[in-house]
Amino acid sequence: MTGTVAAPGDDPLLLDRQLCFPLYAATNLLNRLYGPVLKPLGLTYPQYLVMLVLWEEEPQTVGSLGARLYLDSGTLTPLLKRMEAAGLVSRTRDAGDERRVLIGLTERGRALRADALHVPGTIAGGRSSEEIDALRENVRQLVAMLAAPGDAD
Amino acid sequence: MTGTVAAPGDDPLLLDRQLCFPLYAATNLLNRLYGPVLKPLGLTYPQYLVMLVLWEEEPQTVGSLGARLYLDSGTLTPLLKRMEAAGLVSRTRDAGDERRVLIGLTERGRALRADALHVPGTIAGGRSSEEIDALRENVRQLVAMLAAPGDAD
DNA sequence: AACAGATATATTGCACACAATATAATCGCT
DNA sequence: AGCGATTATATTGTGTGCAATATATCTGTT
Repeated sequence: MTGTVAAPGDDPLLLDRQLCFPLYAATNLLNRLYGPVLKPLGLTYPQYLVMLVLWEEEPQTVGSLGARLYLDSGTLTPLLKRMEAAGLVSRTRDAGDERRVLIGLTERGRALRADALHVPGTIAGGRSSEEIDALRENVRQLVAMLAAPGDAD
Repeated sequence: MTGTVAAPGDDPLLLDRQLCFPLYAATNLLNRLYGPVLKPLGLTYPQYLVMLVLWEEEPQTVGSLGARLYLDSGTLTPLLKRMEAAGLVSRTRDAGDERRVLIGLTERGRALRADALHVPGTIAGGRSSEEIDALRENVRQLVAMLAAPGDAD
């Protein structure tokens, strides 16, 4: 008497009841938003994130970049090779531990920082910083939730 | 006296100051979380989203699926062809408007719903529903922000 | 009826993202 | 010193995502 499959209020499979769909949609929109802003810099969004990490500290291993960005070598290795080909980073084996690859910035990579300074402001547009701070904090909580081990054991 | 490039409190390029990085990281973690749960069903996460939409209403055009999921034909066409090859959906030209392609469910696609009922609970694990509701609402606000036209004009 | 513009989907090319696996170097234990 | 286990990165294969473009169909106007 309530419908084909379940009472609407109880149906766990409604798109609008999913926790993760808004997250998924927001990230796709995000990429579309950053794309045109980063294109003049010759960066994609994940490449921009790598640059942010390297502008903070350099050099770093592939593994430490991955730990910071939650990415593994399967994603980072080809990405870093493209950035090396673009002349933004250097990749050299660590002489002290030949398993490691040290990622450093080239002069061009360091200089690009000045061109990137406007990016956060451009993306934020005219939004209030309180609103942005609140949203950031909430999304960060979600990251902590999803990153927690023993999630769905 | 404050650092190489900017006073830490003012630097807009610190990774931890980015609004969008937690979102990006959360979505990657999300995919890793859903992957093993959906694999027994033969679905990827975006394919699961398509199924959620079709289980609500069917058939739908490629365009209406895309409007709901914020995806375009460049993403959906190959995805739907894979789902057709897997025997989950049907793709037929709309007789009334030959530009359109109607996506419907096969019997197997309809039957899969029963196997998917446990997915939301499995993903949620033991989390409180209040916490999840709050996070969902906040992420939805962010979607609205990012989807707003004239964002960074 | 014809035609310009709009609409709906498909195709191409590029760049992620991840699971699974492979390879090479280092470490720990004896 | 030798050797199995661990660690760090690379490779392979599949599946998205998106911009740009192409193709086919439809709509409104004349």
